[in-house]
Amino acid sequence: MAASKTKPAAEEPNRRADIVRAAGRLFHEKGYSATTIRDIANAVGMRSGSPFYHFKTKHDMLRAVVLEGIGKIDAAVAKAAHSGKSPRATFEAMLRAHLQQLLGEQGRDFAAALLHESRHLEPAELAAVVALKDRYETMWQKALQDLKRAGLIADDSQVARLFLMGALNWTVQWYRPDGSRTIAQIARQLAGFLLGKPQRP
Amino acid sequence: MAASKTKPAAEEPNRRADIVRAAGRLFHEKGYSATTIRDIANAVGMRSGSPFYHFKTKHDMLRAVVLEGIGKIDAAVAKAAHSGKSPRATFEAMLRAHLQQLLGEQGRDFAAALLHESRHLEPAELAAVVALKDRYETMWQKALQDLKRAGLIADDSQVARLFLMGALNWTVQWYRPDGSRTIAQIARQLAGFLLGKPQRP
DNA sequence: CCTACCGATCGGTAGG
DNA sequence: CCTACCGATCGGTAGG
Repeated sequence: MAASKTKPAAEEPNRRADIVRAAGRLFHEKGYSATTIRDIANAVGMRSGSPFYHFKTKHDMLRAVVLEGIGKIDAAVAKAAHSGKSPRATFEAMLRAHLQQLLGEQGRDFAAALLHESRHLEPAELAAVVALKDRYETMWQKALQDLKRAGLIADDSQVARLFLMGALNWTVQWYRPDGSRTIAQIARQLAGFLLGKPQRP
Repeated sequence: MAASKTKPAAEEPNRRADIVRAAGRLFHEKGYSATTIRDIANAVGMRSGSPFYHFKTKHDMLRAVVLEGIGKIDAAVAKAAHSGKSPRATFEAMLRAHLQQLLGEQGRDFAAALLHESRHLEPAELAAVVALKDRYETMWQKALQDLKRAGLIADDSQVARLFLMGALNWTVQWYRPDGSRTIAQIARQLAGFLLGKPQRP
């Protein structure tokens, strides 16, 4: 990961990470194809040729952004999945974790790029991302199984999981940070929408 | 294909419509920014400058594609909404109509471009599209109201509608025409997922 | 990480 | 709708 040559004391600005962050934001806002190297360089205060000191190609930047996106989501949801709560509480915690990455300031650009720009990766890169995505979605499939076993849901099929992923990922299209609903509220409402109101709060 | 100049009797090929169709397919496959005028010209058997005889700019092509997309979906779902069946049957017919436009050969490119490329429109064009989209989604809000009145669903809020739109529109990401599920089956399964199994088939 | 640059390609146009 | 073309911009590189 780190490409430092001389190891500076403590406050070394990590320029590579800066580029990934700026690229993520721009890929999210304008799309991969409409974002230029000059846009990215500009955003981090470099000249147009300099990002290539950190990345060989524009595609490599996209790959870094997308991998960062799926890594963050996977870690956050995996943690929620193993919190040892009831099936319903675990599920709601997973919803919250996913939405937090998708909509929160920390991860939204990476997540949005993952969802909408992955297709611009080259086939081999895309295959690697798809493999990670499949592993991620397996976590959700298991969560649905647990809910069904607990009698909280009737359908735990793969298509049901895809409906769920749709409801979740579509929030990117309409959520506004300054809107009237918090991320936690949205997670709770989705849980209620899918499972009905909890019997005992 | 045919490049006739003189006006043929009845079978005049509508070149403008050809361009819109080709543009829709390419915008869907590669995205707006990654699609070139030369791609589009090529797809309809023209030279690179000729599409500009039919459209002033590339943006105008995108606008035509997106308007075609929302026009088709709106018409199809409006027809299903007024079929005079029971709330549940009407709702399922609306799901089917929406998915048919989204996933079927006739409309998928237009619909996908509408969902994913609209943001490349200029502000004024985008505002017009958003207005049409709002009108469209109002139909769904009413459908949810009817379902709630009929006791088939607990939550008919705006967020519930957005969850529904997410589940629907996300199908674009995973549906395969040669897969094991038909469009009608997906519509039925989504109805069951949201409303539970019907009491009397 | 900058300067200076290159070949390729892009959206669009003039004139027929 | 084609031919011929243009200015702008793009991803990327050489050499420091």
